Amino acid sequence: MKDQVAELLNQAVSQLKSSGVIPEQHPVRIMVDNTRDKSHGDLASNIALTLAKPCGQPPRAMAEQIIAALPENSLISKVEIAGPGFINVFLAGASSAEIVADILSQGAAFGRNTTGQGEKVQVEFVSANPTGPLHVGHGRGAAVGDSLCRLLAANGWDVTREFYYNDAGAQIKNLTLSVQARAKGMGPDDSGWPADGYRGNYITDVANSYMNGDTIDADDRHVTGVADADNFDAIQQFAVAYLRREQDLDLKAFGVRFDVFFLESSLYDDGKVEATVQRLIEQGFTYESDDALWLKTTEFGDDKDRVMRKRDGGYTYFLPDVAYHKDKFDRGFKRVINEQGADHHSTVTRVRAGLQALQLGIPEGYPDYVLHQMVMVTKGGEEVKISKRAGDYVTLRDLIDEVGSDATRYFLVSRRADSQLTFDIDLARSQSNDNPVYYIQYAHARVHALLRKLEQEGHRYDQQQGIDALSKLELDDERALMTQLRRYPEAVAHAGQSLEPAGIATFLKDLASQFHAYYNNNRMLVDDAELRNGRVALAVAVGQVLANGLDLLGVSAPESM
RNA sequence: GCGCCCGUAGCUCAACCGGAUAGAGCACUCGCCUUCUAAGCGAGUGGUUGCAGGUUCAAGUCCUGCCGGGCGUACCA
Repeated sequence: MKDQVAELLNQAVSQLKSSGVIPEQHPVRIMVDNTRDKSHGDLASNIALTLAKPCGQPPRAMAEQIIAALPENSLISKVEIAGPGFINVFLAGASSAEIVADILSQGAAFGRNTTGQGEKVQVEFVSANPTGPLHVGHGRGAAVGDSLCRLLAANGWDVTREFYYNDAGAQIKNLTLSVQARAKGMGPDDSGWPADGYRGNYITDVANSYMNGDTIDADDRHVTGVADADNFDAIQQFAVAYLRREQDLDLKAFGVRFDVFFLESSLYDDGKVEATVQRLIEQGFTYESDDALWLKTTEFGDDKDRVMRKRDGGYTYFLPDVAYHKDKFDRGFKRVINEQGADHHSTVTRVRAGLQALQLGIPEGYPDYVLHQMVMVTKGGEEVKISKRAGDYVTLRDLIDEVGSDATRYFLVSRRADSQLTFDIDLARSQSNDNPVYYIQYAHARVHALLRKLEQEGHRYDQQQGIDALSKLELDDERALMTQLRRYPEAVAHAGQSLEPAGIATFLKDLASQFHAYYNNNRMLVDDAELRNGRVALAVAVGQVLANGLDLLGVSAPESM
């Protein structure tokens, strides 16, 4: 709709160019916005304001000429000049109602677009190391990352979901030592306990399972415990598999899946880490100092150079990170988005600098990042501490068990990633209209309740008659709903482009709110069959859009509650 | 100290990448209510968009400097 109006304006501008009102060479960017105030019509353009100066005319005079040059079109019922020179467009009732027919015919496909043109994009998210259960921060990463994937797919991208983890580094060694200590019956306070060992109770569970000879089936590995407390390698294999399986179960409970699990260790096994070091040395961006090998990241915007190879000969984490992202590029991903906690934001400059130093033609801004800020959890008005110390550790599983997957998802994704988030457990649990998840799901369920009620009352829903009657729906509530429905594809496009799934949550809350208001103020199941079918058709369209939007958030759309 | 993110109603958040009189929900105040499933519905009060400058027809939005909060600032990831 916006595009069509923009095209009409474009034609008017062309005509004014050929008649000399607008300088032929002047570049014109047509912008059509939704209006905030309905007295300003449905759509508005600032075109006259931007053209006033280059054309040497007052904005309102400019607007008059544009309107005069505007081709006739049945979409539009009225055009006005307002304020300093805005051109306000009022859509004809019929064209506004058209959206409902579109929704009903397109169903689940409504709102999707082909912007991505089927190009590959890889989204890396969660990427938790298998050293413990997923916590709320990972949950935010999972909710945002998964929704991002759904959103990109809805915008026509071919999405690959990837989970990267380290199964062999210093932290894994630490994990293995901790499990081994537990397997030998030690506790964190015993003298033989490893220096920075993991103290959580879950370590004991891992050790017991290992000593029981359990078989572990994680998504990407399968291991049986050999029950030998002295076999370090076996314990490591088992512990990693055990914790990976726990994470898989958490992610399944959350409805999040991955296409690829990528091991940091594979980068060493395949020689990719070594090849990356060699390449960096060859390109002349390294130097030795203090028995370590440094990369001149300062040449690419970092505020200090970084160590790649430590004095002890091992590599710092960021080198495999560079090798990993080179590998992504080599796999054909021209676009890569990393969803991570903001506590890792210092890696952004480093990884990008390393990729530039390779001099392989990888674009400067590669990869993209979506960084989410910290999550604070509250219950009973009090902050629940997220600490790794055993006892008061808020795991993702705890949250899902307590408030359900839908509410957890919604709350974690409904705020922009770059602002801090307060997760109110009491609110997420509550089954009232204060709870936005409940409120939106209930709007969807209400549509289906309506259809059931309709049958109970002995009516039959005649969709075609409903569609034909749509132009007769002229109540303010009805027009407002149609306007909101028309904006859904824009919301999908905008959220996809800005990588902000939170926009969908906001949209849905507004739509649900308008639908509830409409439902409360007006009777749907009236005797007049034409009007009844028209209203039900509108309601069904609302239900469809609610379902489509909820799906983008990974939240279910129940038909009854 | 330096870098990144954030600062909008008492609270939780919007505001379609520069547009018109900054919008919702909760809370508060006042009405209505026994209704297709919901103790619900409607209306109202509430703002110098952290502060100070700048850019322009137009700034919550862009630039500069402060103030406040968060996260980083490892030869940890």
